[in-house]
Amino acid sequence: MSNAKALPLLERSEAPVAAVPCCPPLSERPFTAEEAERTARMFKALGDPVRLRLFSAVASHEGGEACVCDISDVGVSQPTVSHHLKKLKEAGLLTSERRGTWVYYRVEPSVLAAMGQLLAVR
Amino acid sequence: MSNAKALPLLERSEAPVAAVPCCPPLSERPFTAEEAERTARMFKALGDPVRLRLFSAVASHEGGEACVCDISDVGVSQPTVSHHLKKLKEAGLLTSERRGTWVYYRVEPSVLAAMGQLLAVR
DNA sequence: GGGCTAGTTCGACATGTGTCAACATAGACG
DNA sequence: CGTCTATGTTGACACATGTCGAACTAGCCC
Repeated sequence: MSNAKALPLLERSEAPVAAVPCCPPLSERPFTAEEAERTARMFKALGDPVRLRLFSAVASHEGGEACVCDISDVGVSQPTVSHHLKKLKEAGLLTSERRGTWVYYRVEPSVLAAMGQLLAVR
Repeated sequence: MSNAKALPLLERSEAPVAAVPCCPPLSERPFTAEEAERTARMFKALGDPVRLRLFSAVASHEGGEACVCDISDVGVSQPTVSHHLKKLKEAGLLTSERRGTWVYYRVEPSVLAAMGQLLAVR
């Protein structure tokens, strides 16, 4: 049956919610409730200016990855930066990896491509 | 009454917030605060499941437009549907036109294309 | 070990957002 | 005119979210 309805405690931890091939283009047919729920999470993650700047900073950084210290100059406190990076990670848009003292974030290219597909004009 | 009061005065009177020349791809360079502010509005508009369903319903409807009565079966009350359609309109994603008793909404294709550009992979 | 730097988590707070019922408005139609 | 149908607006309320400072954890180096 549908397992998507009641995810146990995943939202609280750091598991990416939406991993892969999500949905058809928005203009192909009306979204179902479940599709909308899943897709909205990704759009919502990019629906905050600070998160958008962080995401753009990571995406445009050389090598497609950036240390937090490289991108944390977005006008909010450091805990807030951390909070937003976590949100982006939970939405499946970023992944993170610790290397020594620093933590590096990189974009999940498949998800980016999937979102591009969503907006394809029919 | 004047629509969207909170809009900056960049564009003409009832023009949508984000006209065509919005922003470069997210991965081209880090977004400025202003770019992020403007772009986040569009993503935010699609960051709600109900709005996403409404938008998808309009976008996939024949002729690229739909009357409210055609799309209001999304599990929320009628005032809520109206509220979300207003939000989508304020974000520049939809336009509306009254024809007789009914109000028709249609997608703003240029904005959709602009969002697609944003997500283009470098 | 002890201090130092990089990042995350916690607790609290103010603001924003989605929702509905009730009311209001706009056109069609008799 | 009055009424019916289709939408929009208002007011209220619960809940989600963005933000910060303080406390915490992880790794490096003397």
